[in-house]
Amino acid sequence: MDARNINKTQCPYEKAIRIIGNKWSLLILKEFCLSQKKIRFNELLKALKPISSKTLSSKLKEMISYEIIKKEITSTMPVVAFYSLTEKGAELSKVLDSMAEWSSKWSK
Amino acid sequence: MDARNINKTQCPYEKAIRIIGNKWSLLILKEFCLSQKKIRFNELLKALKPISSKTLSSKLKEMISYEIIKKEITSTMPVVAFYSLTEKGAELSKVLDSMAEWSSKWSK
DNA sequence: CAGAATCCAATACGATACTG
DNA sequence: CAGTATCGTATTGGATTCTG
Repeated sequence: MDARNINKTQCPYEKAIRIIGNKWSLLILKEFCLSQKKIRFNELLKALKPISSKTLSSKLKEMISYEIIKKEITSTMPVVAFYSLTEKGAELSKVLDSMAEWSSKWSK
Repeated sequence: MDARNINKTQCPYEKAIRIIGNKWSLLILKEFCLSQKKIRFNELLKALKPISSKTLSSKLKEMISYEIIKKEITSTMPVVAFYSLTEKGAELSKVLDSMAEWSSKWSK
């Protein structure tokens, strides 16, 4: 049920669940959907606290490999990097929004 | 970021992510959304293979505590139990469907 | 600044066996 | 049938330190 087996299912539900069906991917996605702009590594680190740099780093790589997020390096000395949603990633805002709508409706 | 801290955030995105933002909850939900009927424990076990009975059992309890799923026992000798979505849980089909729609569109 | 490396703790999860 | 109990493994992820 890990990433390497992602192509073993044809079910679109399972595919999506395997890609974004975990806490950190969804929380990272939420930051991008709400801010609607490019975000730097350390900004994400703060916004998502208590995430560790190790977790953030590996999650971003994973999401880049799924082409949900893209990375741009705008300077190398010092290093300045920006992360943002791809078109594919931006369309996940529908998923996030329906989640938020649901919990708004049902939270007591 | 665990279930006990669920009330520490007002953000509806985070609330929803904490409740359903994990692999098994979403996969269990998928089974109910697609079948649209009451399902028995052992049926879920087969459908969700390779889930273990321990994991399924604890996930179902968790989802019942969130009032996403309800349980009915229709006989006690032998024990016959059925699980199904509550109204609150049924409304998560929108989330699942938008996930499936997304992955259908973007899978190569 | 943006990460990688290392180490360690916590949790999730599966296999198997057992029970009312 | 519908679980629970126990055990062991695997994965997740935090804290800290370090680097180009």
